[in-house]
Amino acid sequence: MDTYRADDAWEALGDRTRRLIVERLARGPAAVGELAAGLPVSRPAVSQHLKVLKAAGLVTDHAEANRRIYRLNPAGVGALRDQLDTFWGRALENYKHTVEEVEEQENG
Amino acid sequence: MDTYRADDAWEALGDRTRRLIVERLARGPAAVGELAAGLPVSRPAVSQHLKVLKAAGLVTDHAEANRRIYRLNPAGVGALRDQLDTFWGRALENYKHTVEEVEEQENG
DNA sequence: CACGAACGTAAGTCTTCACTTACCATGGCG
DNA sequence: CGCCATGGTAAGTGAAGACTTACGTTCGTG
Repeated sequence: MDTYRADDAWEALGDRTRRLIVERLARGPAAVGELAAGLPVSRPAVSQHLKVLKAAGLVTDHAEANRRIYRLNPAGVGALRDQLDTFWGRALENYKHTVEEVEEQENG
Repeated sequence: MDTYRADDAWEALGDRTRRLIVERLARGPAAVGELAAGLPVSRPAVSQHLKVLKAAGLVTDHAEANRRIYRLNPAGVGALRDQLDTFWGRALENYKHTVEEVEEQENG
């Protein structure tokens, strides 16, 4: 499943409409029409967004009779979370170092 | 610090160059010229990107003589992480429910 | 089999935005 | 005080992409 670039996921979530779709899918699976009904854009637009989200590994889909059900992909979201955690950790670390340096200067 | 919209942060990280800047700053503070030196774009472009990242609450800056030092803002990254965690949690929850439903169907 | 519902895709438009060059302001140094 | 380094901003350009309408396809139903 590592064929998905993390870059793709970031770019996918860079669009506001796609973030709305993801937020909706976080509350449970949904069909394309259902998603479009809650959004200010047309159904084909939602289809195109879902294509991007799927390519980024953020959602999965499966056919169900006439309809196509989309759901959030925990793996994709998790990968994003992991990458963000490294930023977070290193940022905190650097922040701590900086504070210590400042304190040393102030006390010295 | 809640004046920063989480939306801004997602949109800011939607750009590849800005992600490279963030990754660089995660390894420690840097001046504009230093950042530009490690990137395939001009220095003014980096300045504009930093402006966006700053507006999104992802970085902070302070003057140091002639130079202007930018560093990652733990608060901004943390806010993003929190939001992603809710997606993550709900996605896992839904995934678990789905698995249980499928198992019930298979066993029933 | 004909019809309607649900969906993906093609083609085209229009806005957004990332990038460039040129210019201006500020701070250290001879 | 001239000179260089550093960096923010203005203006213009080109490409990416988000959206629309139109169309083709598949599936269940009368």
